Amino acid sequence: MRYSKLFGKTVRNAPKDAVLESHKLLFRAGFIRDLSAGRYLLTPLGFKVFEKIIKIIDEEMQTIGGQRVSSPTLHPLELWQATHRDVAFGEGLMRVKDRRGAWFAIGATAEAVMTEFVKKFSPSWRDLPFVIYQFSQKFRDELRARGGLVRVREFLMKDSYSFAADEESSLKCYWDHFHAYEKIAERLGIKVIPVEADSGALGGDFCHEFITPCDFGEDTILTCECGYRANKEKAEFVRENINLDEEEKPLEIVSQPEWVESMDDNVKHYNLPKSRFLKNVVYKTAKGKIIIAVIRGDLEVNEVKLTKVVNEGELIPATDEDLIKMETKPGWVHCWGHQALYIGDLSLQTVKNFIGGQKEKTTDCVNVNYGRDFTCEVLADITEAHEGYFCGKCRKGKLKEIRGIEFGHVFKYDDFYSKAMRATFTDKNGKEKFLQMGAYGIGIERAMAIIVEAHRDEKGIIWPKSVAPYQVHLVNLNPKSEIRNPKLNADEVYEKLQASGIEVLYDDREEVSAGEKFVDADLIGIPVRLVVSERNGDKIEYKGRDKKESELLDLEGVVERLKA
RNA sequence: CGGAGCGUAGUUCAUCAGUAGAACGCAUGGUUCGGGACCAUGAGGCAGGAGGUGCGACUCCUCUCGCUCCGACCA
Repeated sequence: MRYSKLFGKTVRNAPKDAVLESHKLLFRAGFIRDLSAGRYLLTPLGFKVFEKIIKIIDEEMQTIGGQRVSSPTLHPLELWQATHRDVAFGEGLMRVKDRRGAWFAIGATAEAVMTEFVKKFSPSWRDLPFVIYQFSQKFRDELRARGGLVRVREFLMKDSYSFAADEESSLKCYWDHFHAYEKIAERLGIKVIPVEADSGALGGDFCHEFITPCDFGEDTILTCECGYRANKEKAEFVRENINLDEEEKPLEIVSQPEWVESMDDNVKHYNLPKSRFLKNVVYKTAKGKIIIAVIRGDLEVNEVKLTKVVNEGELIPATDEDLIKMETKPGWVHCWGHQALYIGDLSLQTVKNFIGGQKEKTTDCVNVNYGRDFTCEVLADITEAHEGYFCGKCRKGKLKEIRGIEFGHVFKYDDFYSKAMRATFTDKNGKEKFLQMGAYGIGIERAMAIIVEAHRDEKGIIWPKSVAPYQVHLVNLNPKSEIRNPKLNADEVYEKLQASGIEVLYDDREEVSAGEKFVDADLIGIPVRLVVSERNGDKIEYKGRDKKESELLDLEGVVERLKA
């Protein structure tokens, strides 16, 4: 490709709002432009990288026996409703209506569609297991797009789905994907840490995220020396006993000044640590049902964990108006007695003689004991894990926090979808059984951002060979006349390299200074730069983008080096 | 959804009540010619949109749309 004809060009300034380096560099180097929040245009350069990423993923999917298919973007909404995924996704799932008034979900993921797909062939045990996958545009109305290509509202996703007869072969599909994802990350030149995670709105019971460490990442994972690695939304930890050796004292209502409302007020008033107090956090479901999470005062409720326990779709923090409707107000919520679903955290069992739980104008309770004085409908792990807590697995090591970006996600569903959608196969004995499923996804745009985050310097991008838009960036410093460099014609070098099967970006621009060409080459980040100039005579200057030194080679030497 | 902020030339930003300016980019001519070079000339803007207050609005006010950041917070 001649640079002079390439659509898109480099610019000096990145958008003022860009925060992530990947965003700035991809913009400045002319790979992407934004169309609206979270929706990006890809230039020919950007699309080249895109295609290479797709090809690598495609190859690895083929290696584990995946079969590529295609499916529509608009899904009949009933397919989503069958598993209540429409509720779980909430506003994140976009919808449209056709002229007949039929509602469609705009594909945010495709489990239901693929399950429906498989049903149409009445599978037998002989057909199982199998993996089908696709690359398709996904639409998610994220609360907030961010970080350039890191979180977008519309993106290309490789999503695959496995269908198996039993747990064992379903697990094999799962681990096949697990290892394929590690291989893909390696080929893309990025480091990933597989962590246990929550399956969120997608449902299912078991999953791993592949996280790339990055200070600006939006995911937080917790790791332990024992090897335990989990997303913050999943991480299990040990709740230390606070005072279980203390004797249970009789429940007492004591006077308390009106100003004592927040946890900090309590600490100030009683001069006791936060862990001795009861804390209530109020949420509501989309339908308006009030959920009260009761937790030890020093801990924080994790909304994802809570959402999963409640299992009634998205939870919204209650507003002051909601509290007024409950005839209470901030700081005055009771641990019992409200018209609400009470969910307690396991930490309620680590303290004797809690303080709080029934704040009134000038009184509150002390010596409140879980089980004796109140109980919640459900007692579960709804606490957010933090650095420094003891690991839930080995119970010895302390958890450490790392920030990162989610590169891919693998889910095992068992019969979550197949049961709800009555997707069955016939076993050896002619009996109908539910298909065991798994689903696996990688976002292509995000992968591109992660690669750039990992491969760059102050001058620009340094593409790994495997995904570089071109293999070499040929710079002609004397384009105007062959007279200036009679010994070597850059146009001919360009032709010959291409004839050798090498992908070349050829900077043939006239009227552009050498400096500008070098700056552009560094910014664009093609792994090898070749310079043809008068100074180099009949030799070609060969320089790796990540190297400081260059060397002079003849054309054969260059081709040999590139083919190696 | 809440909070903060921003919408002026293709881009980054000035102007902050008196009829719009720079840099980069773009076009043309010339000089340069191995690390975003220089000179000259030129094209390009109903100041996001609607309404209001002023003799007068990019500037102040209201609404609206769009964009960015923070929070999603413990009651």
